[in-house]
Amino acid sequence: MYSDCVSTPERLIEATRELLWERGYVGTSPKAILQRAGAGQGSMYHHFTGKPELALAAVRRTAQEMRATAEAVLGGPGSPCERIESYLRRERDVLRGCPVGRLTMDPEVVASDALRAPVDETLDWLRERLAGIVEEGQELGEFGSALDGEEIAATIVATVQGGYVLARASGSAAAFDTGIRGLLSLLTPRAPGHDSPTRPRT
Amino acid sequence: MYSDCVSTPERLIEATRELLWERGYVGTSPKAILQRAGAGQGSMYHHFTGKPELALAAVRRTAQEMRATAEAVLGGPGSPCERIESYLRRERDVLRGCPVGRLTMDPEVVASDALRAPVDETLDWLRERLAGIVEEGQELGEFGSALDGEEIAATIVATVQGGYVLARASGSAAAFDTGIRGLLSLLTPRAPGHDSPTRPRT
DNA sequence: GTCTATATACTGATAGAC
DNA sequence: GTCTATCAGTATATAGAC
Repeated sequence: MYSDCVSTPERLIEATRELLWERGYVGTSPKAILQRAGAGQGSMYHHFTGKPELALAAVRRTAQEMRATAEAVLGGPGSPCERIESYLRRERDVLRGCPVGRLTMDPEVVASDALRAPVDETLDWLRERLAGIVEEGQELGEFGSALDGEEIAATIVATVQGGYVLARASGSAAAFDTGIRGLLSLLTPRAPGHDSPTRPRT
Repeated sequence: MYSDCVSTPERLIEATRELLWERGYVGTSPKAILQRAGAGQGSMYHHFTGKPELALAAVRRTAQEMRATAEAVLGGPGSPCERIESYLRRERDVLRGCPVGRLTMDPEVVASDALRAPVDETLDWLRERLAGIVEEGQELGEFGSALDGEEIAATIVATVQGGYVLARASGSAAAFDTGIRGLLSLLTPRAPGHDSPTRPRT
């Protein structure tokens, strides 16, 4: 818990962030939040108008955090290709899923423009950031010039998000890693033994 | 609803399938199921021991249906590459998400071996099926021999599953299609203008 | 087989004491 | 600011009439 670390609103937001990650919006009750935060009903309804507002604060912070984590790698040193590989290989709590992406499977989040907005904006930002890096890499000859930056960026983000699904289904992080290795093998074909087809399929 | 089509157990299962797809397990109450099925409490608890058993019947059927739908394309006519492309481009209710994959974000499903099993088995079957087709395509020279069938299969399934996430986040099916196009461009590089790098990155 | 009652616990929130 | 009390409604069943 956070019972003796920070202010009550802060503890409420952190407890909500954890529960939204573990159980989603529909699966998270105010009672569970209060217990985890070590607060009473009165505190929560004093600082927030209710569950929706508290969840919004939590989602915004989680989205911001994910963005910062990604930027730390994507804006770091290395060639475009290396930065994308670092992003894909970065350490993740795979079996917990993506705290932002998982919200898209929650009916109440998707139904609320306010709650969905931070999710949408974060994934959109990530795609654009990756698209720019792919295009940068194309100018350096790291990626085929026939590729479309935005498409590849969407594929990268989708593979990561779907990797969480495979991992959670199987109960093992291995499936996530397998999907990522496959994507990397497509993005960075190995030379000199590489023999990708030079003609379209028959 | 199904009030006058089939047997009561059947209506209960179909109503549960819809609700699990829309709202997940934690977001689906027996009351909602009964209303959608047009049945009373007594009927449900006469035919099923409770929500978990009913959900299990629903999940099993949904998993089986997804498998049959995939097999219809993957076992159909065409070259390996064409069949994979058909699978990726097949019509989908993108904004509704994947009725099987979305269950992996549900804490109660993941916590229950019985409920998770059909999900795991279906996604696992799909990966193995795709891996075999990729390897078949490699023998025909459609895919680079340096690729790993299981890895590419995991990437394909992950991209589809993650595509749903992107689509639901943005509220538009376009993001799904963009990710799929990116994957296809990586899987089937265009000739003769294809100029993927012949050496690893610097 | 299906229905209506009944039961216990939880959900999400409000009221008012301290 | 935080607490406890209270509340109408829901979640997930069980009991027993028909």
